[in-house]
Amino acid sequence: MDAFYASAELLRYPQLKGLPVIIGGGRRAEDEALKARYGDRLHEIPTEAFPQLKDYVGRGVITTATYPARAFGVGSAMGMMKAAKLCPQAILLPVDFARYRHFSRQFKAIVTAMAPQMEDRGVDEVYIDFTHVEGGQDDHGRSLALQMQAAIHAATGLTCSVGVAPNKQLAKMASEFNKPNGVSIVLESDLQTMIWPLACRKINGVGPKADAKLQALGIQTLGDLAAKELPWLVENFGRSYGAWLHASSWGRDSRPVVTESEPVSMSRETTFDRDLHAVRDKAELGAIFTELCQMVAADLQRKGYVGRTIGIKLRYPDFRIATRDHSLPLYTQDAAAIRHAAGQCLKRAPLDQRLRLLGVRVGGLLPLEQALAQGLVGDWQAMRQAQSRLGVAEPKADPYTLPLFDDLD
DNA sequence: TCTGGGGTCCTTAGCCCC
DNA sequence: TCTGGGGGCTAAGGACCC
Repeated sequence: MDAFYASAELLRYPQLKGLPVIIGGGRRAEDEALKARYGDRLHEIPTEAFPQLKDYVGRGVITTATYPARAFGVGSAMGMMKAAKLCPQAILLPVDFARYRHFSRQFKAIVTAMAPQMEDRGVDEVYIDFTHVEGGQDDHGRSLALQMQAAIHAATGLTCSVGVAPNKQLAKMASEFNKPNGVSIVLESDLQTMIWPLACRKINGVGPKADAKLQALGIQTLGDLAAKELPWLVENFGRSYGAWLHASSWGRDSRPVVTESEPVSMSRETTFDRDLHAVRDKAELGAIFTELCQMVAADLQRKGYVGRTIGIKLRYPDFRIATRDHSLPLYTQDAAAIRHAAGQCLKRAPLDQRLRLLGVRVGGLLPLEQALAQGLVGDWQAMRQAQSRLGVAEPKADPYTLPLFDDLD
């Protein structure tokens, strides 16, 4: 469901249909003010009352854009400031994840009602196994795909594009053929005519790095890739990735549709309005750090998970990233325990430069009940009380890794 | 005034242990 | 005793995706 967010916003503000609209940024205030002023008559808000991209100040990127906006050359992941130059008159709407999650749930409920074998790939994307669905093979799946589109549109007002193919890799490529509201069928026999002319970048799993390397080796299309021998690809891309590239170019993908999965990690991160210095902005950083830990802890508690690998992520002004992590002997979802372990990680990270972003992650997740049943959850509060009672001091940080945000410990 | 946030998976390297 | 695999685990980085 490409441009899912944009479609959802156009349902709320139909007067913006046909106009360039950008979803992104973080400024909710203007949006809330408009909603407060017009109440439930949002469709009556005059277009000139909406904030415009040229008035945006900040460091955000575009989440999505309507097709009229894309005509100006703006699109997902582009910096807002750059987009403002290309299309200053574009109307700017804030991201409203709660609204998109609502539509996402509706969309997935309709899909699973019609075809229970569904793999969740994010808010606006799923893989569906048509194999055992009644009528799923009629007209190579087109009939069922059209029924699903109609049902989704009737319930949500949203459009979506569908690709039907023998496997997930081909289906993903097929879904791109007919946006935003089409159905495309790709059969095994269509490989040479429909898949091989495509750029390698169209494979789900070939990003900018792999694409640049492929191009440097003279490989532009999937046909070029398919023409290469497997040993040559393995030599140039490694055993795993080389073999995967070869299989993908030949339309081979044996991954099943996975209907259930457990999360592996949860994280919270934030890019600062301005780059912060570990010494000069220590108080501010410390407060943000603690808040990130509290947010991750709240996420874990709300979703019923504990984790034992606590990590931090730093991004410097030059966009280099440093991560540090530490595995605890027992699992936790306690904000103070996370804050403490993350603080220890921070002491091992280079803090001689300003920071652009700070993040906190908890990995090695286990469902809380499972960890409790196995006696793997640490009583962090009791441990802290014991430590303070016994007067156990934290080890002093060495002066070369200072400064730290430890004022809040 | 470039470049978000929340994820997954893979690779490499060091270490321990068998 | 020495050497040579491994497998498992942790840590760090990186590519990629929505």
